[in-house]
This record gives sequence, C-alpha cells and structure tokens, in this order.
Amino acid sequence: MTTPAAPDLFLYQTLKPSMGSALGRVHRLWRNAINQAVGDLGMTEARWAVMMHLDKVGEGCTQQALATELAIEMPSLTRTLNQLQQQKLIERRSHATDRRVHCLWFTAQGRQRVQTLEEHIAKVREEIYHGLSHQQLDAFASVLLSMEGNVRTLLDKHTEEGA
Amino acid sequence: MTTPAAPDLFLYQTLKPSMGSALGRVHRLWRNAINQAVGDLGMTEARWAVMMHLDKVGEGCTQQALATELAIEMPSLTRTLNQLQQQKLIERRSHATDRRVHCLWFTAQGRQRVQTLEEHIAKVREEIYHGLSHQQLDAFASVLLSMEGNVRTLLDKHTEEGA
DNA sequence: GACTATTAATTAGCAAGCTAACTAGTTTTT
DNA sequence: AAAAACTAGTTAGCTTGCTAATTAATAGTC
Repeated sequence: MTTPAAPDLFLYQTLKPSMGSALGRVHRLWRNAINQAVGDLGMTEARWAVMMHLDKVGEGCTQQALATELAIEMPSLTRTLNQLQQQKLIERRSHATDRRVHCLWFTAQGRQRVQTLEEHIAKVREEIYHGLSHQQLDAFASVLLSMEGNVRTLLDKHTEEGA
Repeated sequence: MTTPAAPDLFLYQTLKPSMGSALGRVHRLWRNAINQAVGDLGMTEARWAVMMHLDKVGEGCTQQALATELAIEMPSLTRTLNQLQQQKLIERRSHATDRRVHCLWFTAQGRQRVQTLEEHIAKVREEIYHGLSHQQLDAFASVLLSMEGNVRTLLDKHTEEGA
C-alpha cells in the first residue's frame, strides 16, 4: 500500500517555489493590520517601527545603532526621523564627544505615544499568533533565522567574488 | 533544580515582539539574493516575480488572475507589465468575447527568459533552504499560512465594522 | 603634523507596494 | 430598453525600501 503523498509534506511541496513571495505577502498583510489598529495617529509602518524599536534599543542610541536594529539602511531611517521630529515625537541631540553623531530621544509626547502604540500592536500580535503554540512559533522563528543566515552567507559570498 | 528558561522557547521569546519585522527583513534579503543571482538581465523583483508567476498560472490568463496569484493590486501589476511589454518579453492580447480583458502571453524571447530565471532562482532557493528538513519547511509553511489566515480575518473584521 | 581612510549622517533619485479616482465595457435591475 | 451596478484595466500620486554620491568629523599612518 502506497500513500500518494505524505500529508506532512503537502504544504512544503505547494509553497516551496513561492515561499519568498509568501513571506512578502504576509509581511504586507501584517503591516496593513497594524496600520488599521493604530488608526489615525499620523503613523505609518516606518514611523511606528522606528518608535517601537527606539523604545526597545533604548533612548540615547545613535541613528546607526537604530538602523542596525531595524535592519534598514541609514537613508531610510533619516527620512522617517525627519517626519517624527516634525511631529515632535522624537529629538536628535548631539553626542557628548563625537560631533558626527546624533543621539535619539523621545519627547514627553513621544513617550506617551509609544505606550499607546505598544498596546495596539500587542493586540494585533495576539490575533496573528492565534491558534499557534509556543512550540510552533519557536520552530517558525528558528527556520526564519536559519533562512536569514543562509541568505546572508549567499550575499556575502557573491560580494567577495565581486571584490 | 530549575532551568532559567526552557531552551525550546528561547527564540520565540526573543523574536515574539518583532516577528513581523523579521518577516520583512528576510523577504528583503531574499529579494537581494535573487537580484544578485539573475544579474544583469534587466530584471527587478517585480519583473521576475511576474514572469515566474505568469509561467505558473499559465499563459492566456487575465491581468486580474495574475494579480490575485501574486497577491498584489492591479496598479502595481499594470506598471510592471508595461515594463515587460516594452522589453518585448510579454504581450497583451485582447480577449475573444470580453473587450475589457487583456490576456497575457510570453513572447518567444520571454519564454526563453523565464527558463533562465527559473534556473537561477532555483539555485538561490536551494541555498536558502540549506540545512532545513522537509518537516521543518512544512511546519514553517504551515505557520505562515495560519498567520496569513489570521491577518486576513482581522482585516476583514475591521472592514466590516467600518462598513 | 599632514595625508589618507573610515564613519555618521544627509541628499537625490529609483523600485514597487498601496489607495483613490477614472474610463470603458459588461451585467443586472426595474 | 434604460438606468444602475459591477468589473477590467489604467493613471496619478503617496510611502518606504534601496544605492550612489556628498559633507563633516574622527581615526589611523607615514
């Protein structure tokens, strides 16, 4: 007796050729859900991402550090910081010893805002994780990190060859 | 004797608050890797994605069908199709009975190109999946689909409330 | 001490997702 | 049959990622 296909391989077979697209798709949907949740606070993905991650890294950090944490490039961050500064949610302060560096701080208003955002975003997170066990989420995170490592290796390999 | 943290929950705990960002990050890295692999063929993410998915859905399909398959909106697709048409890789042909509809076909050159792309992209895919078992990838795909379902439910819920 | 290399941040402009608003053709309702 | 509603596709313009090139300050080398 032969089973036509092992059921535990079904999804993999189906998604294998388009897992990359699926990642992008879920990311976009996720973003839309958060945008809906935070509603009319003058926020966009880039803005709430910066707010949340600045809170995580800690006030006083450099732009470089925040860009690394967000895994985006400096110019992308610069633009978003300009917007948040204009909204008076964050401040750029000069560094004590290195005059190239800007240190990032919330304004009082910004500190309140990040609190509000965290509440909204946590709700979305719970909804998205609904029905998934810690084990499943951990396995998911683990594969995601493996993939990230593999891609970075691949990108580095190519860069070295080019150099 | 108490363990400070169950090791199988470590990644989940670490990544939980930023899984959404991690998805976006891996997606961007993945795209970069493919861009490197396909090299100087006048391709961009949007273009090779359209080429690959048109091949998957099948020539002769409508733009609407392709947009759905790609999970992008029509205007995004329109722009990319214009570019591919200009590169003489695809054609828009009118539908036999419905004069609103455009049917999509590869040119001879386009059909060759999609072949080349598939080879390059398959290599990247294998590298990214390196060290991961079918079981792991299947579990990953399964969680990804669950998340997608959950987000879509959330988005729909909000839309209904708004309506 | 001066010349070079590196680093932090910015500016400029491209890529590709999106929504909103439009045209043109088809279907449904009355 | 005429009016209304829907659908396929397009255009216009926003957001946010990117790379390349620039400026200003620091670090390293001879």
